[in-house]
Amino acid sequence: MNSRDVSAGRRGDGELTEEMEVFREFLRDRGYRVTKEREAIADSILRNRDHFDVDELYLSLRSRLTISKASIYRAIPLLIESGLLAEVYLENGHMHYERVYGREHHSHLRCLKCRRIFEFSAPELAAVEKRISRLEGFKSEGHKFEIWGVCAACQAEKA
Amino acid sequence: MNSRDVSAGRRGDGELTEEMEVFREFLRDRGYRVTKEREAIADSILRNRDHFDVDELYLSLRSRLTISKASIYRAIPLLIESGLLAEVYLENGHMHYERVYGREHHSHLRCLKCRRIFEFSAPELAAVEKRISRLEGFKSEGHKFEIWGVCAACQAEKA
DNA sequence: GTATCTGCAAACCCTTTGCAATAAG
DNA sequence: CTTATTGCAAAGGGTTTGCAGATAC
Repeated sequence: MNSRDVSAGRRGDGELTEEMEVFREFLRDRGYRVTKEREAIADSILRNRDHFDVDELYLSLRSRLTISKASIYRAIPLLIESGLLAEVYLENGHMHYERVYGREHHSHLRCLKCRRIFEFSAPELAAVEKRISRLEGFKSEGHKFEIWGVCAACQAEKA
Repeated sequence: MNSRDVSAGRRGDGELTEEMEVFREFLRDRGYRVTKEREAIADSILRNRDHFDVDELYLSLRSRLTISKASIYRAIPLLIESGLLAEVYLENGHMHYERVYGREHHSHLRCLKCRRIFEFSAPELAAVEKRISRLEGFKSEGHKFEIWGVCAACQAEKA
């Protein structure tokens, strides 16, 4: 298998100055304030697993400091606009996010049995985005591609 | 522009016996009952605009008969399983659906300015689905592709 | 110093669910 | 007849919001 089960991805404790600076600059440019809450949220996103939901983020932050979910919900649009974060999919009635800054653009395979998400890259997709946009006179800003089905491991299991 | 603004699509008053029969058979096969509520919901979906949300469907049905939203919410999974309906996107905190039975598979362009959705077909996508699935040992059952940006009309408008 | 941001709790809103009455098979 | 389905109203659950106090700049 060439794709990656994203539930595994997690970063070490190295420096994240570059990414954090991107976020701080974004805030300053907009006239927003650089608060310790916003920095803690950004830091957590940059360090933690690639895919997560608000609750996971909240619990992870809560183990280190006092923060409210409201602040997380209010920070998410900023993180998305700054290019650090993206919505990836809705599951069980709530949104799941992924860190995007500094990562290669990729798409997702969703297993309907075990619910796991796998990532893959398909260069053709950028070409489709470009071709269709040109054809339609559309100024494109991004795309999303998802395949659903049954993963190799789940197929192997005896029913 | 080759794509279609789906807010326009609407069907006439012709016969829908084939599609309705597909749904009735689906219900019977599963041991579910063919009720007048389920038929009215399916009929409305088959006749109305291609894209809609639960409220639009509810109001459209309510103008002709007495029905509860609960019945609509309970019918939706059946309509999806039967192949008449698909979830297309989440907007303003609620799901939007589209009729799929008898329609060619297509993808969506979403204009971030006017919020309109346009449809297009890109045959390469089926090839990507197939290629990646083979590569990953995945048994695929479908895919979704979306491009977002600014449509031609909105670009033309002076800022 | 002043406007933004935070935490809290309440409000929101879409969706789901329990229940008694109704209707399909 | 028997059991699934319906309508209603209440509950659920993720997300948003009003407000008073705290804090960035």
